[in-house]
Amino acid sequence: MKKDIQLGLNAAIVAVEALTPKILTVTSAETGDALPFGPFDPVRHRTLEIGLRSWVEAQTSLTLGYVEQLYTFGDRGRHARVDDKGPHIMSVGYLALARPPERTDGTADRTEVGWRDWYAYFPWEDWRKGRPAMIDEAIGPRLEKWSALSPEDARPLRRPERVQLAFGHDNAPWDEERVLDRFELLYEAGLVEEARRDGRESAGLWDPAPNLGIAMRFDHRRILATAISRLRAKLKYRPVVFELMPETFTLTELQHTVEAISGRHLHKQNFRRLVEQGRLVEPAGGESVSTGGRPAALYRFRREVMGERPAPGLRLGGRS
Amino acid sequence: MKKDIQLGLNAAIVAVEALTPKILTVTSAETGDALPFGPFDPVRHRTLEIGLRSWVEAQTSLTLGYVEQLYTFGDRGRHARVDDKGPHIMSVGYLALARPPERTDGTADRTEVGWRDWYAYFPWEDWRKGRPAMIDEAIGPRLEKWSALSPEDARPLRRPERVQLAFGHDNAPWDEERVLDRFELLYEAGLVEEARRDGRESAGLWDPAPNLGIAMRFDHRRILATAISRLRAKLKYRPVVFELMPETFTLTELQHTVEAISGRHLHKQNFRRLVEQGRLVEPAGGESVSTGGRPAALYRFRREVMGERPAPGLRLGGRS
DNA sequence: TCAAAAGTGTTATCCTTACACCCATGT
DNA sequence: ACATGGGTGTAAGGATAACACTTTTGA
Repeated sequence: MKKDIQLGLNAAIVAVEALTPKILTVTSAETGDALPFGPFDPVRHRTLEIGLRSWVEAQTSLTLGYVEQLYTFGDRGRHARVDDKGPHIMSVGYLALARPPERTDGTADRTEVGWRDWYAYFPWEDWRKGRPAMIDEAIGPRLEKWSALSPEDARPLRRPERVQLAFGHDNAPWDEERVLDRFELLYEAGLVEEARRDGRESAGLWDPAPNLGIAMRFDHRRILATAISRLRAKLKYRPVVFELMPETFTLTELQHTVEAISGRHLHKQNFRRLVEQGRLVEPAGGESVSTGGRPAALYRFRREVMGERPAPGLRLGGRS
Repeated sequence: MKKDIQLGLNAAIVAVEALTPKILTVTSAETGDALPFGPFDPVRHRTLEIGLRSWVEAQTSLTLGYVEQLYTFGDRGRHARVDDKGPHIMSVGYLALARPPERTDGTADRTEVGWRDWYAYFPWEDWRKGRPAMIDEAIGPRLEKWSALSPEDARPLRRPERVQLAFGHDNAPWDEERVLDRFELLYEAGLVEEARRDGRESAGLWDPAPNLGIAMRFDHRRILATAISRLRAKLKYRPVVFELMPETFTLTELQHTVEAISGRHLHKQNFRRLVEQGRLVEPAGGESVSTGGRPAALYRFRREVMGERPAPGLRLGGRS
C-alpha cells in the first residue's frame, strides 16, 4: 500500500556583507529561527528549482542567482513528534547565493524575515581569529566523555576517530569542509538543543553546554550545515564567490568574502597569486573610495575562465 | 491547491570486474534498458536510504555497501508523454557500490536483470586506449553544426564554449568528470535517442549519428551519467575504490579498477607512489596466483587512513 | 631464452608556503 | 610624519610528470 507524500522545499540563502556571511532566516516568537520553507506544487511548476525560485521571489522579493540542490530528506520524525497520521512530508534542501542584501522586507504575520550571521548558529566554525576557545573548553571535553561511553560503536568510524577527524584534536588538521560531520557529532552526543528536543537526550549525555549556537526549527540547522559544507568545498573548484560579489570589487574585499565563507584566515600574497594565476579577474579601472589607507584597484570577474579551464576556483591550500 | 506526489527511487549500482566497470540494469524487450527502480513507502521505511536498500536486496539478492544520494528530479515530462492526470512521480537517484558480481538472478517476469559495461551507454567516455575516434568523427562535427545554429544561446555558457569545455576540442584538456555535461549537450543537440523520443527533435538537428551509446528508459541514462561523474570525482578525495575491491588485491588490480572507472590510462609508478604516499594500503602477505608473469604481492585497504587524513583518496593529477 | 607482468631510481618542473619589505593615501 | 591598508620579490620545500631500466616468474 503506497502512501502519498507532500514535498517541501527548504532554501539556505547566503549573502556576504562586509565581513560576515549571512543567511536568510524566518523568525517567530513561538517556533524560533527557521529557514525559508515552501511547498512544492507539481501542477504549477515544472521543476523543483522553478518552484523554489517562484516562492522565494514572492515571499522575499529577492531574485536568486546561483541555486544548487543539496539533499533530499525523507526521515520520518523530522517533524518532531511523529503521529504517523497526516500526510508524509519530505523536503529537498537547496543552497542559493545572493548579492549583498539591501533590506529584505518580511512577510506579514508575526514572523520576521532577516539576514543573520551564520556563525551565530555555528560559532565553532569561525577560525578567522584563530582556533575558537570553545572547542577546547566546551566541546572537546564533552565529546571525549561521549566518545568514551561506547568507543566501539562504529558507524562510519569509531567514535574517537570521528571526533578527532571532525574537530582536529591532537594536532590533526582542521578541515573546514566538515561542517556537517561536526554538527552531526554534536547532535548525536546530545550537545545541541535540537537533540534534546527530538527526544535523544538519553542517547548522549545531556550535559548542558553553554551556547553551542542558536538552535533552529526541525532539522534546518542540519540543512544549513550541509549548505556551508558544500559552499566551502565548491569555492575551491568553481568560481562561485563571484555570485556573492558586486560587479566590481577590490582584491581585499574578495579575500574577505572568501575568508568569511571558509572561516579561515588567508595569506595575502598567496591569495592574490591564486586569483591572478587562475586568471579569475581583470582590472575594471578606477579605484575604490579608500577606507583609511591607500586606495585599492577595482577588478571584475572574468567570465571567460569558465570556458577556458576545467575547474576554475580558488584552490586554497592546507593552512594559512 | 497542493497535489500529492509519489516518490520513486532509482539506483545506479556499480561493480568493477577485471577491466570493465559494470552497472546493474533491468532489460525487457518492450522498454529496453533501465536502472532498477522501486517506489518509496514512507510507512514501511524510516528513511529513503533504508527504503532503497530494502527493495534492492529483495529484488536482486545483493547486499549494498556504500550508498550515496545523487539528485532528486521533479521534472514534469520525465515520463515521456505527459497527461497531467495520474499521480505525480518524482524520483531520487542513488549511487551504490558493490563487490564484483558472482551472478545476479533476475526477477521473474519477462525482464532480465544483469550487469553491463557502462561504456556501452557512454562509448565516448572510455579513453583508456586513447581518444576515442568517434569523438572527432561522429560527435565533433555534429556538435559544431548545432553550436553554429545559435551560438549566442547562453545557458550557463554559450554553445561553442560548452562544447569545447565538455569535449576538449582545440587542445582544451579532457576533464573525465564532466560526464553529465557531455550527455546533456548530446541530448540538447538531439544526438541521442532519448532526445528524439522525448520530442525534442526540432530543438537540435536530428542527424542520426551512428551508435552514440545504448539508450535507456526515461531519464535513466542521465542518472547514470550523474553517477559516473560523482564516482569519478569522489575517487580523488575519498577511498571509495576499495568498496569495489575484494579483501586482498594486487596493486595492478587496483590500478585497473581506477582506470576502468576514470576511463583514463594511468602511469604505473606514479600511481603506485600515490597509493604508497597516501598510505592507503598495507601488505596482506602472500602473492597472487600469477597470470602469466611474475607473481604480485597482495595488499589490503588500510581502514585507519579514514581516521588519519582529512581527504584520503587518489589525487590523480592532470593527464597520463 | 623469451614473453609477460611486477617492481624500482631518478630528474626537471611546477606549485605551495612562508618569509619580509615597499608604496600610496588621509589626517 | 605616521597610521592604515594596498601591493610586491623571492627562495625553500614538496608534490608531479615523465624518463627508462631491473626482476621474477611460466612456457
